[in-house]
Amino acid sequence: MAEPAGAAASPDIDPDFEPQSRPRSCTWPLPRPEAETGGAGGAAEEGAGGAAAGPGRAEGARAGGAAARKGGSRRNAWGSQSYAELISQAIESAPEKRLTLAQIYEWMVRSVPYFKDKGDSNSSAGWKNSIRHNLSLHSKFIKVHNEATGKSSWWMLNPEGGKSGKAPRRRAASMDNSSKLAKVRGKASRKKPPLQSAPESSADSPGSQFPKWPGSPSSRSTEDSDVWNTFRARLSPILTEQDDLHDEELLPSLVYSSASSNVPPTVTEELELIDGLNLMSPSSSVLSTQQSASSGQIQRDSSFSLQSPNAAGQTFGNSLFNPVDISLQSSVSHFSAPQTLEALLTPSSPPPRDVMMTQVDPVLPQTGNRMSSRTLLLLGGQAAQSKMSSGNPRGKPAEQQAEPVGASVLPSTLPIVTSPQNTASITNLKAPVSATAAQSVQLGSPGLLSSASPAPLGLNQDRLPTDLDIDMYMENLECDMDYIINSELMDGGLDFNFEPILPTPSYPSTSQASNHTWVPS
DNA sequence: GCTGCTAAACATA
DNA sequence: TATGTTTAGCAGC
Repeated sequence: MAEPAGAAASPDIDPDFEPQSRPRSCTWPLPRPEAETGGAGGAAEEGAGGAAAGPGRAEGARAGGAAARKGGSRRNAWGSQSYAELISQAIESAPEKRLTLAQIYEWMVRSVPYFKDKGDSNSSAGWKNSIRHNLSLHSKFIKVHNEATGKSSWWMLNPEGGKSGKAPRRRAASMDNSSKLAKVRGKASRKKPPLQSAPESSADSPGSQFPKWPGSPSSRSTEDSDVWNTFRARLSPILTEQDDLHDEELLPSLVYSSASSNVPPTVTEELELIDGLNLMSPSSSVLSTQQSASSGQIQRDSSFSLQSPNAAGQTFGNSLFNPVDISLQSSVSHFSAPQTLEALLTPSSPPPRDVMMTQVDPVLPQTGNRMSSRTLLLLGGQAAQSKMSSGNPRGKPAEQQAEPVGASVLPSTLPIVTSPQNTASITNLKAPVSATAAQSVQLGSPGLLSSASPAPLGLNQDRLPTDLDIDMYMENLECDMDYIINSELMDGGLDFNFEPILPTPSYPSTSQASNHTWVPS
């Protein structure tokens, strides 16, 4: 299971450790059981006697662990470290500070004498279960989608340290409130009610439509709606406050998720729209860059793969906006490509939100970790669309949903594009917009841009210098924003008719609008 | 009561 | 089957 990637990591773990020659202190910076050094090497033996999947149950393990502990500071058969600590060490020992579950297993077997002879399937069930349990339980561990192997996720240490590294969510009793946020980090409960036939989930049928993101609307069960509401309630008005997203592991989790290209387009789209971190929809980019709206073929924007989990993991804060920058790239291409208008007119083409996103995005690199009120405004609209998206009859295949989303979310905006004068209007908008967007790309993440597929950028790249003056860029931005708002809204061009959700059309001028749109379906 | 370990049920790919 | 998540019971502190 340890694919190449895994193998890559292991060498680093392995070389350092020599179970035989190095009883137990091995490489890890453990608070080693100095007390009972004697037990050090003996951990294996005595451990073998009792713990883990040992005699029966916890009692057995207890017995083993307790017995071991009596010798000194050892709490477990393998030493004084908890599973969580061992896992942490395993991860830290990896060159990239991340390991797959299998690699963690491997590390345990290699590095912890006690587990050395417990690698086989029979005797490993118990402790492996505990490993998994701990990984899921502790917020100090974050799961990063592993697109490289396409299988097991990477497990990393929470850059925020998982705080004290203590378990954030405890038993059911303490799960009520405190765990809600913890759940939000992407581990929202997926548990189904015992006999819930889940009509919704059947409607959801492809219910697994958003399998990778437990917190996604479609994946949450009704009983999670409160959590979800809370989440959304927080996000909607707080989209501008990235800081808030930092609590728990929400941020890194989302970042990782965004960075993942394995997430189905619609998932990514919804996820990113919701979390407000990445306003870009891969599907949109696909359509725009490849002009394959009809084919529906999903071609991952190559730029997405640029943000490896690792990269993201090392720049949690800043990389947050990389996806946005990347998305801009697509948006830019969307506008710069001659045929893109055609794409816009195509029912299956990405909704005009790209326009908005393009307007929004440039702010991001400029504002650093904070979005302007304008961004908020636009995000509100974005959120609305997101909501609409999630409000669509679930259970529709992603391919299908992607299309209606665009068509139904902003039913009145598309016509704008189609009408001659509005087309002209849009056309007028396109130039500055694409320029600013492109600039933002440049400003936001030149590295990404340069390494991203240049093809889609084509026109803009030819037109734009590689490094633009930020002031100029901002001026354009301000100008465009006003222009857009004034011209489009004042002459009634934009009719944000959120009919499906909002009985009364409302202009998404503030977070209020976005709040409305977060109404759970 | 908190923490940690273990087992197990359940879900998903 | 592997991976993840969650719940529950138990024991030590």
